[in-house]
Amino acid sequence: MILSTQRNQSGSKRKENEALIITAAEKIFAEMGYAGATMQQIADAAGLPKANLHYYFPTKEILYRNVIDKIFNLWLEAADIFDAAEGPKDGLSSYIDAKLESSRHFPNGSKVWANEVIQGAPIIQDYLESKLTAWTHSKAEIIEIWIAKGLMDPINPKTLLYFIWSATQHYADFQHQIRTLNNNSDLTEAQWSEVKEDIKKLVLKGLGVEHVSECPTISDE
Amino acid sequence: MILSTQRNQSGSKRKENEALIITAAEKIFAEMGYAGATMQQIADAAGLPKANLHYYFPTKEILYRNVIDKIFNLWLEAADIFDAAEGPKDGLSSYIDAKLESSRHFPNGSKVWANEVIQGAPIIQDYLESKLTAWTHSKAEIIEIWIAKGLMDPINPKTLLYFIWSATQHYADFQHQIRTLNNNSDLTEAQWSEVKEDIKKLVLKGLGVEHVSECPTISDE
DNA sequence: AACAATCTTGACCACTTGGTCAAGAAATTT
DNA sequence: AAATTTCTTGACCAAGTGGTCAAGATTGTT
Repeated sequence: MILSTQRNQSGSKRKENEALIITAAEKIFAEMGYAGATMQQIADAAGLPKANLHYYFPTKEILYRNVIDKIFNLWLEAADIFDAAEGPKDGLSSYIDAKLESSRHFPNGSKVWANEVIQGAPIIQDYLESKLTAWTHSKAEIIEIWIAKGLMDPINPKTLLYFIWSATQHYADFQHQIRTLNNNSDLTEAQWSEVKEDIKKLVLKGLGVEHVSECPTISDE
Repeated sequence: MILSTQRNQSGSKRKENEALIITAAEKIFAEMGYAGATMQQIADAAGLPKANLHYYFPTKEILYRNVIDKIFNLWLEAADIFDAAEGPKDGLSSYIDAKLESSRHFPNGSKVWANEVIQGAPIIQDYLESKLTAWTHSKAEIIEIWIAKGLMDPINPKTLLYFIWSATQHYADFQHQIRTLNNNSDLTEAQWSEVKEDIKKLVLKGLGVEHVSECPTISDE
């Protein structure tokens, strides 16, 4: 009792409500886009009066940037797997798994991001130019090394990254279309497993990673 | 002179202006989303006063549906290649080429579609349920046949279609992100070629279509 | 208990938006 | 050339938007 009260002092209620609002905002922004979303809708989704939102987040844009911030950090985390991996088979598999899980369980973040980028990233351009660029280069280097070691076929690393991003994020961003083409039902557990396997199989085999045949390691390049 | 005047009689001016407006609208809807786009912006892009837009398209939603209509018909056309193909190697290659060309030269349509689907297709749900469903099933059948004939590895046909859609449309929808990650430059002719080759190679090899030699060619790029 | 800081909220406002309208300009038809 | 249809456009409006504000409620501190 006392402890929880203690803990509630200065800042705790703020964080609680901020998290509540951000979650609500993420959903509404995903469904309506930035311009289409209204502060009133977000307030309703959060169960708070609109004026209260403006107490915690002075403007719509500031709220939006907070949503993006959360999303982007999750994106970055999903890729730690990548660095820890020994080789492409391990690394790409895990990364595809992680991204698909994220698309399945947290599609809203991906949708907000997609909406924003499609519209030319008017608000998050700085993210693209700083964090995302750095992130991409670091992953590209890893892929280059794998290629150089002959662990996979040569391919432009960025093309490969885009390939994985698009294939996995598609299941979040186009969730509605996929659902419609699946007799208006969400994918079942079994279907998700099948998708995961199919995509991994296709990518790995496509990159010559499954040391299927006998091909000697090509160490050059 | 006379001929052109003659030709301009009844209906021609209407079609001219409708096309002009639709093109402008496609661009603005792609950049701003449905809610974010204003009739005034579209009017400016078309070089017409706003009231004139409402003369040809009574409401914003009707204009939007006309834009979608145009986009969707292009989508359908791109897939005729598919039906004419003899096998997966030919069919998938051509389809990937066509989709990438479309992403390169007409990204706006893809963006409008993506924006709409991400937001749950509030306006074009009927398209998804009728035309797109039928289209998808017919293509899936073709793929099933190819698999049954042993021309390619087994895979869920829809998963493959989503795969191709996502990989190719990504270059339209995420054009801005790709540009940013490419030193703020659009992809060059050479880069586009590389992307095309990489994607086709990955997909075909991933599906076991290229009965390649047994070792990936080292010399090509 | 008194005080201070934080939080809550209905009412309000300036501004933008989709859409209307009526008066007139062009173009077609008779 | 008169009549009729089609097109053009500035001015306007009702509705909805992000954001403000001041009065009060709650909570924490001395």
